[in-house]
Amino acid sequence: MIKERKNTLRDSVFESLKALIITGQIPPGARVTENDMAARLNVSRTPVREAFNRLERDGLVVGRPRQGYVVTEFNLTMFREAFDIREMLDGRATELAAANATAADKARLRDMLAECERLAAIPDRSTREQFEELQVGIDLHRVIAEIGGNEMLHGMLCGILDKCQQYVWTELLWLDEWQLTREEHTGIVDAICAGDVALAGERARAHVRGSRENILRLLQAKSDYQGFFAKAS
Amino acid sequence: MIKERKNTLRDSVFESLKALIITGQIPPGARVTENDMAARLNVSRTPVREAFNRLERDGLVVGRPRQGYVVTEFNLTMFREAFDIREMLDGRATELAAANATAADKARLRDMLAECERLAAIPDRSTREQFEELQVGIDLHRVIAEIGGNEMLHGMLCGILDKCQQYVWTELLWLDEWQLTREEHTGIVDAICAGDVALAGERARAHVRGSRENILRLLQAKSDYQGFFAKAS
DNA sequence: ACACTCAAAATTGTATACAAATTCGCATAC
DNA sequence: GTATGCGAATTTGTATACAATTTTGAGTGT
Repeated sequence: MIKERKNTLRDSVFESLKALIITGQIPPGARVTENDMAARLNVSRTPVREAFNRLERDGLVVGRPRQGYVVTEFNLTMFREAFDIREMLDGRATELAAANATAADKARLRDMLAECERLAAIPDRSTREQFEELQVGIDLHRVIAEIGGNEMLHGMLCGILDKCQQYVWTELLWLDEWQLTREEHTGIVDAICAGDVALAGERARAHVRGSRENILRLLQAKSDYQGFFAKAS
Repeated sequence: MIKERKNTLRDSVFESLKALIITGQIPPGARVTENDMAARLNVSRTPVREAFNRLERDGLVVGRPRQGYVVTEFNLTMFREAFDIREMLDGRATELAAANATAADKARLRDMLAECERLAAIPDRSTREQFEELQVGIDLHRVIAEIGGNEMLHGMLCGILDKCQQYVWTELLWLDEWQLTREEHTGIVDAICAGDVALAGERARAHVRGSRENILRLLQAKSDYQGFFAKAS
């Protein structure tokens, strides 16, 4: 049995499955069964079942009684809903961060920005390095929410960011927009470090709005939404 | 084995436990064990475990590995966090409802208001009837979010409302504020029926702010917060 | 009277056995 | 060739047995 670093197998399985889904290694629409996962992770069905329950609660998989589970597929409606909420949550979390950030917090955010810049400056970088920059960019929002101090808000935002991360890792979109994303992230962190609550919040909201429009615009470019979204059956 | 009306025992147990907790029949701080619940509901531990998992995910119970579960206790921090989020979510949901409500939706809201008025007009009403009015008043917000059409937002708001409902059912506070609550609810529904998006949203946010101040003020009236909140150990 | 030790009890974590339901494929009839 | 029906295989739902850990409490020594 796998003993990664968590206390219980349930948590290990949950984290493993979540990572597999968010990174697109198990794509949206893919069917996942308890037995397969149990065999793959070398554990019994029990912890796998409990992990599936939590994943379903987080909206990463959908399951119908006695019919198995399927990795949640993307659709336009879900994106509009998620980004509408994320604009509020991310904006508020960033306001709180601007109000509460300590010197150490600010240094941490600066470090993450520097890491993004470093990864961006690598010539002819690999896909792995591109993924790393995406990861750090999304983690930046998680850390900002953590700094904000509202744990409930932090948890909710992380749930939505999981879905966003699943999307960018699966589709690897807006490759030409990374420069803009870095600039917006820098602007948000600048406002937080300056303690400008209103500016930080508004920049965060504008950033989320921009991401939403960017994604929706790219989706529009696809001629057939159904064909684009349906990854499997 | 109990076969209420759900397909699976897990769902039945989850709903039963959730109801017991939200209505204060199992008070905050109370210890809950899998065996007790399994015996109480006449099922095995397996569906009870899965229900506990979901309850923990929803923040209604907290559990530590191999130490059992405890019904989540109230504290000031949690209230500030929850109401800060609820103000955003409820405000947005109400805006969406004002934009999307059909004639049938509006009639449904009116009916709920009328039910509140009917229950309020009963002279020397029983505790049961008071609870009913509280229930309908909180359900009003759930229905408004449902009408808004953003399912994700609806689900998130329901989670927070569960905690609010647990609180009022457990403590039965602000008995003298019910008249004000009814007036605010009426104002919100009026704005929704008029299709005034901005007004509906602002009234909803003001209503949540008022509820928060009301609760915090009552908490201040208690001399010892710790003694007030700690219901059991 | 107090502190310490150790064993027993209680409780959750995991594995496995069995039941119920759904799905899929093959055979058969038309 | 197509449709239909039935049965095997697959998959989840539930129950139970066992393992691991924590808690509890009695007993003992000082």
